[in-house]
Amino acid sequence: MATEQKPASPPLTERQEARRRRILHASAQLASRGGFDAVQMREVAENSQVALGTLYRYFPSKVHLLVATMQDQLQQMHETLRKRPPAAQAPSARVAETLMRAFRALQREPQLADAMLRALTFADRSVSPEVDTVSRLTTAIILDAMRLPGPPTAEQLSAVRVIEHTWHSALVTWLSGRASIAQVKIDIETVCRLIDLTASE
Amino acid sequence: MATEQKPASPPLTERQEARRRRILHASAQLASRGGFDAVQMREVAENSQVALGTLYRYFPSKVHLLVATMQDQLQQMHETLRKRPPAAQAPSARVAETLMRAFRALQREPQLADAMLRALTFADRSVSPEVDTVSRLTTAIILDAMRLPGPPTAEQLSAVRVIEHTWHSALVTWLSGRASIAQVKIDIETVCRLIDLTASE
DNA sequence: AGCGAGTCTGAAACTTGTTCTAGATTAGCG
DNA sequence: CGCTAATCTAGAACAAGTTTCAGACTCGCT
Repeated sequence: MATEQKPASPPLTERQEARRRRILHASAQLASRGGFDAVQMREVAENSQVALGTLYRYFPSKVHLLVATMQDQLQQMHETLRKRPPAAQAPSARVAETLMRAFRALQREPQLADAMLRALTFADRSVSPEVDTVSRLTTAIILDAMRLPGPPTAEQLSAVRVIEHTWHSALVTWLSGRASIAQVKIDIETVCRLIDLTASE
Repeated sequence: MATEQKPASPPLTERQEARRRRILHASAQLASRGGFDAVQMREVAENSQVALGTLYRYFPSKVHLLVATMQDQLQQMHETLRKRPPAAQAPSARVAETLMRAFRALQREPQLADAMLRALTFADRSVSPEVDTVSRLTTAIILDAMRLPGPPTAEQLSAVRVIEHTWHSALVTWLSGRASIAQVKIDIETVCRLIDLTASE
């Protein structure tokens, strides 16, 4: 299995790659300040020194842009986790530890988290491929944390799916102020018990 | 415990109550047709024979309106379920049956479901009270399905929270075309196993 | 160096959510 | 009934996402 790669339609030139980075950087920066609403397309264009039309050529909508931003952040998180993998004994505990670590990272940039997650859950069918990429990245992170000896069973994949659902939804309730940090922790720990369930059967 | 009731700030006159109903009806109707995007505030106002400013007096934003629409629909679902409660033996199976029944109802109006769920997950802090009401309604429906002998334990409440997370998120992935109906069914059944876990400990 | 296709820019226009305003209407009350 | 405050209406105005367009620029190629 090769390292994850996009279809990579036409390979971008260097300047294009640079533009893309500037855009993503500006997006993340504005998001960090004021969350979803603060990421205004005109301002992203200005801050990344790109015309509005160009911005839209690179990212066909605000949601596309923010989902791409999330991909970026997740990728980094994945790297970080690879370097310092979770230490707990049980697979379920390792997954919980991993997610709590990610959660703590998000707490440091709650506005950025807001922007990315709102975009992710608001995305419609036109963003499905990109959202799917985020989903696959998340799955990869969780499976890494489980450190299975072999390929995951169907049951384990189901458990992972449910964990992802809970993860996303719990974050949303936290971001909208309807759940405390402690509550999210409990939810994560609760859902991770599903993993133990699949191990024993 | 009395039947659920809002703070009911100033009691509405009859005509005001009628206006509110017309608005909610127009909202649901437009949503059924074209989903979230088709619910346009100007059109809702027109179809419910109310000025735009009045619409905004009743519902301070599009998201408020759609979340209120969801409250309405959930209320009805709750009634329906009361009349024909789930028949399965195990509590977890009853919950799964209930959610699958609700899911089938949503499948009949996928566009309406889209509008309501997108609004629900997109809602920011200003809509928290209303979203919370939806959450409490959902919790009530699930607890009803469990038919516990006494009040739920903390553990059981956690399981219910996780079920709700999964329920919402699974619906979102279905609506955005990233998961099949069968997949949602599996996810629901998977997460419902958490209930069995809390029963035995 | 010069050409053609594709890309980028700057600016205006369009759409839809939201706010504002001035004037009618209505509800509740003496 | 007649008054007053609150509510409602019609419509303009504003904000931000998205689209469009004419002209300038860049890239890959010969």
